[in-house]
Amino acid sequence: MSGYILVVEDETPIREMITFVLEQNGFNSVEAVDIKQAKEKIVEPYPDLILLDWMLPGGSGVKLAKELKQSEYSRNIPIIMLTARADEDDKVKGLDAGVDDYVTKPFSPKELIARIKAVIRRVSPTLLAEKVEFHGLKLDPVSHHVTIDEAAVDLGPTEFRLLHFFMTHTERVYSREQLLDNVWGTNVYVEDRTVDVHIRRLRKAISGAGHEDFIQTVRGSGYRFSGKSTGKVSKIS
Amino acid sequence: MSGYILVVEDETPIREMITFVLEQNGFNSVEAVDIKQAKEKIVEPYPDLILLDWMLPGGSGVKLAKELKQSEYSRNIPIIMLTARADEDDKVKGLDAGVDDYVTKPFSPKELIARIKAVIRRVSPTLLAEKVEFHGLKLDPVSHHVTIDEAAVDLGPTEFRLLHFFMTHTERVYSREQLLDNVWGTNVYVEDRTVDVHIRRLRKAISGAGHEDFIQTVRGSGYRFSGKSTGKVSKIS
DNA sequence: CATAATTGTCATAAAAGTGTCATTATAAAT
DNA sequence: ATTTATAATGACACTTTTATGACAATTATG
Repeated sequence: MSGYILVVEDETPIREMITFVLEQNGFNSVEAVDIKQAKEKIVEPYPDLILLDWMLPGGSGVKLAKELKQSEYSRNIPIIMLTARADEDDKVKGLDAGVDDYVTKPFSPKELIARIKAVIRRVSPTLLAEKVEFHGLKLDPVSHHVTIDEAAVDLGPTEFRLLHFFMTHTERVYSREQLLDNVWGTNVYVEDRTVDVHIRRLRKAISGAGHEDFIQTVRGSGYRFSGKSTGKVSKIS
Repeated sequence: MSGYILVVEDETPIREMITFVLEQNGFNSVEAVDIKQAKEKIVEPYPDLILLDWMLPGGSGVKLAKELKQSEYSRNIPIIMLTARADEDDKVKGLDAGVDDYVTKPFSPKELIARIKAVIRRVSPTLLAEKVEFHGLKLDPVSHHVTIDEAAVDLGPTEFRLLHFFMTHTERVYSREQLLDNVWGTNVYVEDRTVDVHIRRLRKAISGAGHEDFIQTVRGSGYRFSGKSTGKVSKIS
């Protein structure tokens, strides 16, 4: 994802935690520890979103938010405020400042990402959907188009998501449980073995030029999406 | 690898943040929100490490730590405490309880992982999902890929674990019993001689460029994984 | 509303991996 | 050089794990 997110937070551990979560979710991030730095780093790269701590040294975060929202240059950058207290009062002030959303500390990665995506989806949905490519296999999240060397591949929704996940998480073994969590969603009561079936469907769908070999079975552990060969011979019926 | 970390933390956002970081770093995690749950989830799977919040509902974390360190069953599980305040007093109490290390909230992913790895490295380095390399032989626990000079090697689960153990414990003789404990797991009723067979299988799998010589037989004692030659001539059929 | 797609589950087949044992090979000791 | 203990090996039965095809239920789609 080419999306740049500016993280303005003075507490280093928290800032690093945030950037870690962001990067794991495909965002790029730029860090700023105070308002001064934030103003510098707003120029290059031009951020697609700003995560702004409520309490900042050298001036409050709201003040900065208000400023950004008033400037022609930065008016369009969505801002999500990070607030320690779930204070109603804060939110009012923030809304006043034209802030787009809030996340209350502490927050889970899921919540943070969900809110960021929600905001981005409103503003520039294309950011969330970067095309992925892997050894001639192309996937476009926007159009839901998948091609192998320009030839269209037909996938069901679940296979599509599974493939998308794999293509963005290669060279790593995932257990069936992890795949269910990541592709089906957390807290889904679906049989582990169901994954096998979808793996087969996906393999069949992308088979042809040997691409089915990308999805590799790691006995006892799960599945892996990899460009490296395994020494085994595949056969899809 | 199968490294399981039990996270005992009542605040859901923080707990999820922790498990997210853990999983992204190749650890599996099990969550517990209070002491009661923690005690239940300590049984299966048997955790390799426990992250324990200082403040917990229904009894303090230190108390649990002390308990765990006193029980024969759980004595060997390393514990890292999560404490909100960098209070010297807390640390003293914790050390008293036999805790292995501390992480002060809020913490960065880097710090958390670093401390976890430091502790695990002391106890069972095999759990660390780090790539290992030994004279052209490479093993990646995350992807489960094993290669000899870039050529893929196909291993069964047990051979994989055995090789991983050897590669993280080189230049030292292990008895069959020790190997069973470390690779198969404690309390396994398996014939000693079974190790021989797996040794052969592993040797065969990594043979080719003389790599089978890494696994050396020490008559009367067991086996050793070593880069130094023995002067003997190997022959794998 | 009818038809087509998609999905989750099963039952069954097919693989792959495992532990033992009997036999042969080796090394150490007498 | 024998004897004796220990290890290597191949075979094999058995277990565990995966692949697959079929099916019913559910959800889109026209």
